[in-house]
Amino acid sequence: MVAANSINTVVLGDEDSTKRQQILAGASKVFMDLGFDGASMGEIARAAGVSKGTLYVYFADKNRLFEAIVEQEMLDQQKIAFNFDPGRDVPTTLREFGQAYIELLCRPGGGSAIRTVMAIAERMPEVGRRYYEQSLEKTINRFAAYLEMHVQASELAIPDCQLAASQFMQMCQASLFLRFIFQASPPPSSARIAEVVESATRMFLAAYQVKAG
Amino acid sequence: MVAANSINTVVLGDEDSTKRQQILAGASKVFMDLGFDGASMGEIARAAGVSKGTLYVYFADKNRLFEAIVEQEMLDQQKIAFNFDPGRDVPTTLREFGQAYIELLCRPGGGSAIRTVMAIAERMPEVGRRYYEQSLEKTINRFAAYLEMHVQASELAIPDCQLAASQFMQMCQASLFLRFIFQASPPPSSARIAEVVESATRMFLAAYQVKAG
Amino acid sequence: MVAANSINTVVLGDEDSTKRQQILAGASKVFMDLGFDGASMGEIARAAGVSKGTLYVYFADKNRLFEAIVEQEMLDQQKIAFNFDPGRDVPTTLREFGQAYIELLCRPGGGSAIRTVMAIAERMPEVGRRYYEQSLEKTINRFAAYLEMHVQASELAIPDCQLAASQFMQMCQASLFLRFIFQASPPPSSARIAEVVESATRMFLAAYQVKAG
Amino acid sequence: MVAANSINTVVLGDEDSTKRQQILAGASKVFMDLGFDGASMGEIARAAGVSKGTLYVYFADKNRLFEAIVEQEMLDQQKIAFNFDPGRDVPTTLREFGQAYIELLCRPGGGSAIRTVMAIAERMPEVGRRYYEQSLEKTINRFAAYLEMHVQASELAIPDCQLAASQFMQMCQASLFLRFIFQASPPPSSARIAEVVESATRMFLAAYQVKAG
DNA sequence: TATGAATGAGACTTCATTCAT
DNA sequence: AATGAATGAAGTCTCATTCAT
Repeated sequence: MVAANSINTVVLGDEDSTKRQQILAGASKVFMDLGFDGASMGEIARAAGVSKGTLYVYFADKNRLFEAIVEQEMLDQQKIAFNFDPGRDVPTTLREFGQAYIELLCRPGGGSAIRTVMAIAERMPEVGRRYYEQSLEKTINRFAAYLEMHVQASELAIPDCQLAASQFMQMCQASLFLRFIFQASPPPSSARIAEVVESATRMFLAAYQVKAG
Repeated sequence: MVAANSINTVVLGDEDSTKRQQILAGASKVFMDLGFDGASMGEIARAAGVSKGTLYVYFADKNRLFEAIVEQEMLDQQKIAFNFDPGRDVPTTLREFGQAYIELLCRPGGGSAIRTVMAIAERMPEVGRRYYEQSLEKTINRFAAYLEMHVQASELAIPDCQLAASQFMQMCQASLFLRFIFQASPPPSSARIAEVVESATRMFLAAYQVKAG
Repeated sequence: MVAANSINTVVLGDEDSTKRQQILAGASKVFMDLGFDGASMGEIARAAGVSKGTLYVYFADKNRLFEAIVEQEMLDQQKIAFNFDPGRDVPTTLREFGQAYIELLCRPGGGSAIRTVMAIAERMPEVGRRYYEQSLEKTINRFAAYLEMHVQASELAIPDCQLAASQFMQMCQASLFLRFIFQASPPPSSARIAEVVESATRMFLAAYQVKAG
Repeated sequence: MVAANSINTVVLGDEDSTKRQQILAGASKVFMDLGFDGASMGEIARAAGVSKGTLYVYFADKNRLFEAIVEQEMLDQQKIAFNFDPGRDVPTTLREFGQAYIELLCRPGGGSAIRTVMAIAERMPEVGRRYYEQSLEKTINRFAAYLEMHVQASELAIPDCQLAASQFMQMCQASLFLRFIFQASPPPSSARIAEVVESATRMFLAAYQVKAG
């Protein structure tokens, strides 16, 4: 628990120093598990394997540390590239995106960031807003852009692609995500997710697909 | 300055004494506004107009008080009777239910219970589970029952009414509820809600309505 | 250490409750001995024989507690009535007042309030100002009023009684108070004080007394 | 970003190295502005333009650094040579010394050393004692020596020159220094100082000047 | 010598809970 | 039943000091 540092070949002044990363990792776990208020700086220090004082070397206070966690969470989520290759056919894209999206959301810990940020959004509106815009909305936008292309190609007839994107994503969650996040069910199986996504896909196509011929 | 209460010869001992109701009312406001951790027993006592000590006469500790609040919140929400009169035609029912449901969710303070319970669900799984089952799921079930009747009447063709109910409710939230609860937008206007609900209604009917003829 | 309270026949809501007095007494000692920053709330609690939490029941924070101490110190000092009976002859009044004043200032702990308040005056200017005006200046004013009467009676010729009062009080300190407060000497003996006061008195009379005849 | 110092081949080891002076300068400002407890080693390091670690290369701990500051302050004050040229006539010398002395004491920051040392004198009696003896007392002694000469010359009749010197210096402060240091007034104007010094001078001469003829 | 990352003790403060009345 | 005074554990944050480089 101490040895880890001996390799520490000092890259000081580094924006993403080892210690900083270490702290972010530990803090992320604790914040996501216990929420902003439930997480104590002592607990975070222990989880990160550093002293309490060290936390304050890297982050001005608990709020700032939390904001950094959320920021990092957003970056991590933006790295998750769903396959919106314009060349793929729409049904396949919907099915695969839907599946991947819900698997992500309902994996253990998958809803933690959403839950944690949502919980604090009333007291820290900026954090809530940024998180929504950078995380959830970005995905909606990418998906909407994909749909737009297929509207241009006359394969889909969608009056409002943003809304349609959001509708699909919401439908995919039906009966799964809320149950999961409220701890009313264990994470759903991939098979169950596939069923729900399949249903959503059909509804989406029934509503928006241009009839052939 | 002390005597005021000595006359207080109200009949006590009944389950839902005045004091108990008073406490629940005050605590509800404070818990919903500040979250479980953000709410202090002192603040609650002040909001309820009783002394801190009195809180402990009626509730063993903060957790129990919170559980009672959530329980009451569930009862309150169950009293909200959406109009699922089996005789009404489906499109109208969908539109009116969708509108009422989202208005409720997105009114100021409307997401507070959901937010607050969701936030604590990881630490208090039982509370989360019960809240989901008694609140959200009950609405889904009532709505599903309505749909089921119209399936029986061969107006709708729905393989899984629970799922369909959930799908509709999720779609109605599209682009509205998450933006609202993450403080990314002010509460949506009734007109905007109507548009989104209308779109959801059409998708629902396109997918599940038995074609006439 | 606990028994003291059993007699405590509850005088609640009392501005000057026993506990409050107890705290002020303990805090006064600690603040005066160690200064504002040197005094810790823990130490104060111990000195007062109450828990740390109790301090915050009576005083919002450390600053407010300190201000209350200073306020009380001012009240205590205002109770010290030097004998400015207008009927007494001037030389006697000067000698007795000078002696009493310096004895007070140079008794063990006599300079503590002055030292402590002076030390914090840059960071808490209001406290410094009030202390000066309510403590030191009040004495100057009373003394000046006495002098003014004897000016009216043509016994003294003083162009500025305020200044004259201050001059006398300053002179009485000569070689005594600064040495004492800087810990350069033990408290001066009454005999030594008498000498210095005698000298100050003569200078004062030499300058301001109306020559007989 | 690290290399900058490696060229630094300045000759080290001399008692008053550049760095040491640099530290003393920075520390002096911070200690005088914030007091012993209010000053933090970090702030001092920043003010001195060195790292926190370096402070400990030159000074064993915060106390020792503070003592060094006070020591230096004393040296600086001893350099302030008031004009006690034995040849100058007494009234002029009194007026000019008095004016210069009070201007010094009441200039912005002028009371800082006195205030800071006085504040800590109870906890660090040695520091207080040394400061008094080396700073204030030295000035008294020089002034007393001047007076002594004029006693020898039969221009003044003073039984105790030390006391007389102190009396004059105290009188010059009358109504000015305490008001200033307790933040009860802004620094007095030169004109006001001149008035008070003039009054002190007259009293001094009235008491101690040998009557001509 | 000089650095600055790291520490841990301790400061102020809050708050859930208890208890005598 | 109701109070509110009192508590002490625990939380956030600061800071003098150390140490590897």
